[in-house]
Amino acid sequence: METVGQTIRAKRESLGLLLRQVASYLDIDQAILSKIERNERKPSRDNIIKLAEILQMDSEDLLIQFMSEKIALEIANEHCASKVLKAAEQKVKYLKSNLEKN
Amino acid sequence: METVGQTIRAKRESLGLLLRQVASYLDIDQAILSKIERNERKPSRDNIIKLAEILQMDSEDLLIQFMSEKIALEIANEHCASKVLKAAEQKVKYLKSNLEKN
DNA sequence: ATTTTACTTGACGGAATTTGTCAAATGTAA
DNA sequence: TTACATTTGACAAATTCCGTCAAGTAAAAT
Repeated sequence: METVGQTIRAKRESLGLLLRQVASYLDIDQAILSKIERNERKPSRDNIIKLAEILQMDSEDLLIQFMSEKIALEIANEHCASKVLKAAEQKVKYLKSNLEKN
Repeated sequence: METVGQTIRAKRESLGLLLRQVASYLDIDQAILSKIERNERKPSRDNIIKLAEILQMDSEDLLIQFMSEKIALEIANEHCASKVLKAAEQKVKYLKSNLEKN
């Protein structure tokens, strides 16, 4: 299973883009992008959006990959991880149904 | 749907315990416990464990409630929240199957 | 062989967030 | 009023996050 970093690097290389080029588009130092691609730093939401643009990817897909990875790493070491996710699903439903009302 | 804070407060009051008493058991200032119960501060993992002890609750249940609440609040405002949770489930499975191997 | 190019690494500093302490303010019941 | 429980906000210390920069590595080009 590919990490967000791996996905980004693969796409960037397949397009023949340099770290420097992509980084300047994101308006960050290439060192940071290098670290993002190797999962040493986490991209900001804005980074993800811009990355999707320049790498010609669907930004929602990339966001989903990014957020789900974050959550998975947070709880993977819990033996009750899947219970947590199921409970989270219920809560999300509940929260959303409330947002509609207000 | 009850928040962790509400659950804690309800249980504490039903046992007739004071903030001061529970807080000292957790080894934190009562002001912090007050805030935890009103969802102004987040309990640490250790807080949760000790709370379950003194409030005679199942610590796993409380941890699940705590973690799922945290995740739900993180993503509830995303329209793709449920996709994120589904993807997270896959990743957790993948990560766990790798932990077994090593 | 040395120069150029792409990328990596780690030290550093500032901003923002977190975590806890404390005392004053508020509320409430005796 | 007094006493007691809780709340609130100011504050400081500790930690985390975010980015810059320059030196280091590695590989290709000249």
